[in-house]
Amino acid sequence: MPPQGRRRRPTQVDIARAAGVSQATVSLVISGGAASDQIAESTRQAVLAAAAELGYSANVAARSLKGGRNHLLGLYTFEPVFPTDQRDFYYPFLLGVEEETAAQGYDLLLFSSVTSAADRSIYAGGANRLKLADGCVLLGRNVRREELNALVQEDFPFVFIGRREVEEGEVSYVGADYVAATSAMVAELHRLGHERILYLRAIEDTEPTRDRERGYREGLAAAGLEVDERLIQGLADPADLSAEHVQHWIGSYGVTAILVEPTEDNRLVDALTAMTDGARVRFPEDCSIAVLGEPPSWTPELRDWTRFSLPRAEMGREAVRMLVGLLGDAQPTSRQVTIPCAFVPGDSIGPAPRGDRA
Amino acid sequence: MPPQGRRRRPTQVDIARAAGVSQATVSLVISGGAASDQIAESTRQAVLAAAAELGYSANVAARSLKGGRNHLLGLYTFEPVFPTDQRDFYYPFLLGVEEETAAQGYDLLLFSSVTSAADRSIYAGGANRLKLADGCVLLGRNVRREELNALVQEDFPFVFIGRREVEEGEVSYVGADYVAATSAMVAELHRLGHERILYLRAIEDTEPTRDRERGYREGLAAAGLEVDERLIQGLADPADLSAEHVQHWIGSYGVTAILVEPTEDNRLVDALTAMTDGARVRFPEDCSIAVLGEPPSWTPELRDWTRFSLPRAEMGREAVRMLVGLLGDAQPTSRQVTIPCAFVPGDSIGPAPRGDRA
DNA sequence: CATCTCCATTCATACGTATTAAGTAGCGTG
DNA sequence: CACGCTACTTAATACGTATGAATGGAGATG
Repeated sequence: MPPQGRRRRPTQVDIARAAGVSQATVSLVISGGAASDQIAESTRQAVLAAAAELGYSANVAARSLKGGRNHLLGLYTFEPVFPTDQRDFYYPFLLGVEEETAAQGYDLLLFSSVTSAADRSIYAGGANRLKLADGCVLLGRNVRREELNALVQEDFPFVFIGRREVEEGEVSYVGADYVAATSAMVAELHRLGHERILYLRAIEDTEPTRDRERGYREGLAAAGLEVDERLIQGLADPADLSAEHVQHWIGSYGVTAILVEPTEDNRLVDALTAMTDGARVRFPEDCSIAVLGEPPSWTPELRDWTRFSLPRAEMGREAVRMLVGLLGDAQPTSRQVTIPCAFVPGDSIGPAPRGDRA
Repeated sequence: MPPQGRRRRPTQVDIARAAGVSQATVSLVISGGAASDQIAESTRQAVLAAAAELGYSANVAARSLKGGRNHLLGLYTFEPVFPTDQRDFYYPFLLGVEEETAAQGYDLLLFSSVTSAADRSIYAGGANRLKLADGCVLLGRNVRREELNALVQEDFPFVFIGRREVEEGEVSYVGADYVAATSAMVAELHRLGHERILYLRAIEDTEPTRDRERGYREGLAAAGLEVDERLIQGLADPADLSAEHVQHWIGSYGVTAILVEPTEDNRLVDALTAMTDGARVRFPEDCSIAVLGEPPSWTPELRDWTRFSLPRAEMGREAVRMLVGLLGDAQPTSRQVTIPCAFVPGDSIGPAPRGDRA
């Protein structure tokens, strides 16, 4: 029973009836398929006229049901969305993804229901909702490994923004080149005379952190410096980056420069700002400091910390291009791309103090 | 012929086969329809297990073709997305929409393909893509009237953010109360002694502009002032709001205060900033000025112009709540809500200069 | 034991479109 | 006139799901 009040929209059958032809003919005229040029001009006109008359518009659902693809790309973020600063961090990725999705003629499906659900799982409800889309762009730091694994196994087409690894199989990703960027940062510090460089890393052992650590080690090696394992420290809470601790590191380890891995919220920036305001340690006079990445919203009134920045929008765009490529392939194979980061000189590093080894 | 390399997505038939039941049973278990509680627990478990095993997920197209719900809400913006400042204006709406969509357990479908297409039409390709979603939130200033009309006629469930009218039928919307806000602004100026208030309105005759004009007229009436039609002027280009023109208005019409309707890009802010920098006219000493709304990105370093601001995120959330409400109704009727704007005092209005009538 | 009720499941069908193979003219040719 | 050929058109089917009607079986009732 069709809903009473709600007028049914005209279908090809209606047009066919009005034009005195069959539904198949209507389909041929409207969608202009292969056999479309076989249609007599008079018939075509009649059909088009009837279509215009009745105000026909094709039913997408039926169309994509028939075709298998529905021209949807998904975007799923392994992160809670409500902290606004975190949102600000991911927003540029979203911009890039959306822009390129549009350019490719797809629509974008944001999996917010999953994101907000209590268990935050792709497989919530027994089904993999991601598959609503033809393919999917994934994002976020604290990935669920099992789910990622499962996705790879099912060979659902997806691209991760950020390098990700998985037990078996290969993940397609568009990653930032943290290794090179961190290594370059070490080189720059060494050029300024620093030899005791503290690296404050995240506690969790995720790919971005591993890449930075590798860059740190490679940078030291390239500079001909030994790695002092005591100078690699886990930073549980960004607030621990306090003037007291910095003074301690300088005093006890002879540290002259600090590399710190940023968080995706504003806590690191808050800690840095607090230190600057406190003025008990001066940067870069007492100690150089650089951020291994870029916090969410870098507004002009903040101090211009030395750092490197990710081309976040570009990564988003590239991820979509890659995904569309995967969808086009008959035999898709995983793809990996790393994009270089941009060094931002800033004003928080300077020459190493002389005689610090004394 | 199914694509060779790519494994075909499992359907309910596949699950049925695996679990040794019929497709209908699978449908009942998965989508939990009316007869869903009739299903034996053992069967349900078997089906769910098989679904998880095969990585099943429902086919959106098929589901919406059948008329079922697919728990998707759409968001369509009648605006080009690429100017970033314009994006910034619409972003808070998007935030609100997304947050509430998630809270309601829906996913959000961004119709970017349509937005970016050359002809920028909902009905591009002869199909109404919006119907992929259960319902849709619409947004944007330069609406295509015919399309809005068509949507209403087809009575597709949607909610507009911003008051919109249509020839026949009623549009559901969540609008800002421009009438009251503008009227209040006039009242405030009158309280400060202003009687010659220039209203610079947009050229196009859209609802937001009409509402502001109505607020302007009502505000004057409430203050016991006559409306001088010469004081209502169309502002074709925000750049026309220049020091020269302001001086002209002061000199020729005895204007002591200006109300200006903002654009959704940064052009008005640029014009205001240019005037401030030029310093040929001082605000509010020479002339009071207030903005009837709020430009996209209001960063702290900008001057604190007197204005009123829209609760954009809240409007987005309310639109989604309304839409979900519409979807729940058996016989949906249109709903309209207006949300008050917040007066931001700022520093660009002041007492009217004395003796200006002389 | 025949009949009835109730429950769990299945059958059959419809949704609107695209496509392929099959059909029907019309018409010239041998 | 039988034949094939071209030029159109249509019948039939599949896509994956939801759902009302139908089925079968178990148990209760008379």
